[in-house]
Amino acid sequence: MEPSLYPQARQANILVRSPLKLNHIEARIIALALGCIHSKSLELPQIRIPMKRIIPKAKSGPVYEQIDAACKTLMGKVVSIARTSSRGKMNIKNYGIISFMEIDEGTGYVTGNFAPEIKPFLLELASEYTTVEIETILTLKSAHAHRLYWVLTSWDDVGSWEVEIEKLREQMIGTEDTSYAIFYDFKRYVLEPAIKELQDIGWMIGWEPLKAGRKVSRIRFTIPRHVIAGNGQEPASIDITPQSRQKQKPSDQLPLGISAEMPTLHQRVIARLQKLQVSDSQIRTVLEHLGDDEAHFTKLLKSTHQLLVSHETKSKVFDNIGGTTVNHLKTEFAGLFAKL
DNA sequence: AGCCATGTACTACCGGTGCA
DNA sequence: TGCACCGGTAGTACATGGCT
Repeated sequence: MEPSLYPQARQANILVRSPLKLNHIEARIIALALGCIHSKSLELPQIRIPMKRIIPKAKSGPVYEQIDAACKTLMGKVVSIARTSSRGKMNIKNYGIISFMEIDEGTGYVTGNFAPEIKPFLLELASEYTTVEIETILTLKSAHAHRLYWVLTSWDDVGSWEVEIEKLREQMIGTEDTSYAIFYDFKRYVLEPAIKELQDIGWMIGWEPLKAGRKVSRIRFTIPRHVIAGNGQEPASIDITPQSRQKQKPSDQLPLGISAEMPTLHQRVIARLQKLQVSDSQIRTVLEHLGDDEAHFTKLLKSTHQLLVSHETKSKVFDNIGGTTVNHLKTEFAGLFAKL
């Protein structure tokens, strides 16, 4: 059977929070590889990723060589997971992530296997795990933003996170890398650009430096909760799949076809409208009107972004945010005026 | 098509300044 | 005095365009 790419990727929090340095391409490969795993799967599946999903726009550069180099590096990547026993003794286990990778320029696919030892951190995750939307993470342009996205998502159920500078630096750029030893450089070249990227996609992360004397020793993040549709958490799932997709086989995760970015965009639109307190019947009407037009989904997400930010940060008080949203949609999508 | 020169963007570091 | 902050700069990678 043809392996699928699912819209969400999961891994255990302990793995997410382990120090790991990845470049941008490696981070994309890992996210897409995790997307090959179904949430209910009992065995690690084969990794099978279209090369065009790793580097979507064929730049003039050598795509094949870039992916090849990233695959080779990934096979050598080790995550160190440190645990302290009840007797206070430290135990460090080093795990490889990927055991095999193959790039076939003919089929245009990268295939491979996860290292078997990593299985407990990727499968049968009952608790203490992090789920991200692959489409969202693939929009991030820098490797630092990828890492921060994973790490902060692992804390978003708590709402805030305080971390020592050195620990954060290790989580974002690894333990062996000695660069960005100066806090201000770490801040201006790593932290601030990464946070800005997350804010640009609508996740309004806040952060403040905490000083010990004059030195910034820790950082406190305030982390608005993600809404990931279909993972059993809010928002409640409602069946408002456009008719053209209703024949799709139901499952916990909708398989993402190679070209099918729609299900996730579709889910994001539902989540967005639910956040803005639009009623289910109105959401159905909107979705029926939008049909399968990806440009319309994107337009809706972009045009309601500021509304959501104002609402969530309470920078503007809305008597009826749902009504405001509906009125906004009527002006953005002329055809909705008579329907809503 | 392949090579080369040039421009641009990014990374990483250094040294000076001002503040507590 | 030690720190954050800031501007400058060297090194590197990549993109672009002209030439053969």
